[in-house]
Amino acid sequence: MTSVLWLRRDLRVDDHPALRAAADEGPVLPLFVRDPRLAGAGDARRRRLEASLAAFDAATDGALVVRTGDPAEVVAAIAAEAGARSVHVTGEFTPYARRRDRRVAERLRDDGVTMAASGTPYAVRPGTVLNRSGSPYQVFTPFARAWRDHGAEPPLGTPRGLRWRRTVDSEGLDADLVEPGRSFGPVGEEAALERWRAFLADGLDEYDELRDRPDLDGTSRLSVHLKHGEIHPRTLLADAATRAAAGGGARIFVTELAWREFYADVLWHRPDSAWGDLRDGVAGMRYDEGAGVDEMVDAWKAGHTGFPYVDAGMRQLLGTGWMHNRVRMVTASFLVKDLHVWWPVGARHFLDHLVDGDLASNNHGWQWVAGTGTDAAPYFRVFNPVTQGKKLDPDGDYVRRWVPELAHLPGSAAHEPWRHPEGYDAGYPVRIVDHDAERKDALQRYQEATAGR
DNA sequence: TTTTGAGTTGTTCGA
DNA sequence: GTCGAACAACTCAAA
Repeated sequence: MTSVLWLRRDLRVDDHPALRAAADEGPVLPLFVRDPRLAGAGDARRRRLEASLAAFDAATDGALVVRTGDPAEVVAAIAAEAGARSVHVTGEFTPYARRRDRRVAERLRDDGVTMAASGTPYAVRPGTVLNRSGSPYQVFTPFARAWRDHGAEPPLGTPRGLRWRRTVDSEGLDADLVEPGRSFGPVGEEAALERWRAFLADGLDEYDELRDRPDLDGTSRLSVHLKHGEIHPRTLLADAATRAAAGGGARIFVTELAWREFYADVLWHRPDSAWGDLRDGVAGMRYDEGAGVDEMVDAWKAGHTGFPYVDAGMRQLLGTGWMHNRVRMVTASFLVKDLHVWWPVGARHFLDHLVDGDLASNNHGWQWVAGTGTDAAPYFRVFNPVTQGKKLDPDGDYVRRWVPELAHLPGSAAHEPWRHPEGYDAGYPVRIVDHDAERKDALQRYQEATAGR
């Protein structure tokens, strides 16, 4: 009997427990529901999703059914149209997804259809790594140790005798969104695997040395593939395990995967931490808001702060839907510590534009910067955008790539146009704040917020 | 139970 | 130019 595979963040065929479960019952009807509630504000983000859907559709010979609407109504309607008695999904763990899935399951139950969840987007299901007293870990390092010891299941492979069935109409894909400006790189399961193989051969061993350099191509660039489930971390861990045991780049890479799992775990235990402070240690912190600040936030978003490294990052985000991780930290620190803006404002902007934007990783990363998250940065740790730029983009290549107004400045001079007579000749904006002064202000505010605690 | 050591990612200042 | 200390206090994990 036909069953429905309701896809969300699992746009692949290989190593897919929910697809296996569906295929065990007979032909599979793959469905993606465009949920208006999740339509991000940014173009790149929506285009990347649409491209991923197109890739899945192509890989399954046009089997994918796409519909728009309230998932409860759409999934129920599709199940009825296809005469399916079961709907298979991969477990989801964000607060909205959990509510949504409960609601959809109830709606289906009313129709006599069962919804079955198999597998998760993680190597280890959120909520399963616990300390000896049965509580979740609050600190990364012990979590990562226990997570590593827990181990991941081996990859599953592609189901045998898989038959796709498209017996209902699809809205089809939005060609306007799929086509223009593929700035986000190759898309789909095959591309993800290709990228991973290339990184295994070429980048993994140097990952510990090169991953912090935004001017180089030292990261895996797998985040967006992981975001859409075009590849599963099980595969990455299985392939990297032997080399990770020996340390070096492979081990650091596995640690980065552990961060992804850790933040998903934290969000599972504390769904309120998606948009609210995980810790109340700086509750009462004085943040700025209103007209004057809005203008500066707009400058931050547009990449017109006058700080080359910050502006390069923000323009890379708008231009490609991606920003190097180290630059995410510095741009985030700038919004929170230099502009004194509440972290969710920045987290929202990132999620709207990042093609790899993941609620748990993004928002807990922001909380780390803001000092409200797990393993929060000490309050006195304020990134200096110029120092960071000169350290991690020593030749200024990254800045010149994204800030054409600074293209005429050689080497690391691009990081400090104010020190060069011709620095502003091409119309680069002057600095919107005095970093030293704002740093002191941020420390002052922190002390106020924590005084007497 | 108590104690102890440790905690992703930094910057500045003064010797 | 280099280097170490200071920048706080707190929570968590584990012995």
